[in-house]
Amino acid sequence: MSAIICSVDVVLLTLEGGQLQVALLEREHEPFCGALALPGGFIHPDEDRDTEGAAVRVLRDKTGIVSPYLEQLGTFSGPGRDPRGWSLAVAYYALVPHAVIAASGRSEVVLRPASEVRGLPFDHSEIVRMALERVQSKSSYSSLPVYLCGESFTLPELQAVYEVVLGEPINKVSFRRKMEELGLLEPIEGKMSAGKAHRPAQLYRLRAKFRQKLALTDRGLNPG
Amino acid sequence: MSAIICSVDVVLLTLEGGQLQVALLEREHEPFCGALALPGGFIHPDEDRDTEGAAVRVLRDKTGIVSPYLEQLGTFSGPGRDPRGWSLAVAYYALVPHAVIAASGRSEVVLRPASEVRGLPFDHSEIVRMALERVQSKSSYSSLPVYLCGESFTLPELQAVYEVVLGEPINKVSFRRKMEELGLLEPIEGKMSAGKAHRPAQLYRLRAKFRQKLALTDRGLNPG
DNA sequence: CGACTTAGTTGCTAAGTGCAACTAATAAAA
DNA sequence: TTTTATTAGTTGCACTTAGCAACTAAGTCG
Repeated sequence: MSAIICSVDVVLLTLEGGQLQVALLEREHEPFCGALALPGGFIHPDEDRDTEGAAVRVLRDKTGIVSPYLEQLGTFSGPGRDPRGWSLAVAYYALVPHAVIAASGRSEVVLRPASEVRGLPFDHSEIVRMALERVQSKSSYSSLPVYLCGESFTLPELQAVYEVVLGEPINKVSFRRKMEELGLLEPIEGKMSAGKAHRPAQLYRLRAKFRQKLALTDRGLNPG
Repeated sequence: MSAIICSVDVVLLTLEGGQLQVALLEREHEPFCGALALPGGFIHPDEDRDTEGAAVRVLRDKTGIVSPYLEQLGTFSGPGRDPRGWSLAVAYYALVPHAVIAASGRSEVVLRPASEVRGLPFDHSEIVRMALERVQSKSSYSSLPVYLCGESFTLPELQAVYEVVLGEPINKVSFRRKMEELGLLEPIEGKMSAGKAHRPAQLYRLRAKFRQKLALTDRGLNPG
């Protein structure tokens, strides 16, 4: 019985240029040296408390980012996905505001429109596709897209984020009602102003109890 | 870097005695020899096309059952869950009618109320808990519970299954409306009669296009 | 100061969900 | 044979929720 190659891969998503983008890195080793791929790496049993720990470590080491939202996507396996042999990769996905990636100062990180990536090594293209599907699906009934915004944001901004993720326009009052009843947001006293030539909007932030918390379960942040 | 122990575990659920039951087996080897645990086993890279293939094999070999519904639940890992060392288990869950288990003829298979299992070896108790959560969550917007029924069933029977899984009563007309609009079921010409002292109910079955098919994706069987 | 633009609210309409009361069909009891 | 009990299935109505359009509010710019 030959050994199984165990690794983790992370689909780091962000919003830029009006679309969801996935963070890719040029591979520094064989196989597929030089190709763009998801940040990933072997599990280190000596170091990692579990696969999520491995994902956190890999993401931090390769991109300098610690994402407040990180959730297991699924496990991909088989003899064909890695030329080195039968392999198993536990995939995670993370959502961060674009500013976090910019602030990481890692110029190696390359962003590509997530819905258009093709031809990635291993089965990374499929992993990205599945992450997109998951994000879209969860966004339709949860507050997931909040993690794509920064610390504070206005409701119209947040609505625009939802519309990009879901790929369809949302009714303004329905959106406000839904956000109201979910009760995840709290208004901040300051207002939006910065150079906009019109009425400023109320700033909101995620309530403390929902902030800074890794997704502990599948349904982590979905109240109700 | 020590090797990682890679295995699969299957949460096989069925309905009996008015509640969801999980299939357990007495372990034949150390660790935890003699204890009741989920059917599970090592991944065989020579034999398995992927972890799902491993789960199908393990379930077939240990219980004699091939479940039409089998979906990946998640991956559990860490240094502490198996006394032999850092381990990783890809968990799957399956739903079958009770008759399938009875017909398998494997008397080793023990059923226990799924919501009450405690103290299983490894982290199997948590895996069961998570499977229950997933089944409950998916049942609220999909046709999952159909797999707990046999080939054919009446709507009142199916409704009772939903009520057990969801743990709450469902309005009769709402349920019928929902089933209607999902369009997964087709009526069979025969009727329910067998000894019941009242009006017989229409028999239904899952439409051919939804039958006999493994869950290929996370959203496998959820139209809409 | 008035035009323009975006934020946020109000009121109506349409659609969906749940309840209760009805009819339908069968077997057992009278 | 008629009545009764019991469950299957339908119909109509009330209530709740989602979406649309038109309104008011608050800022900048010319």
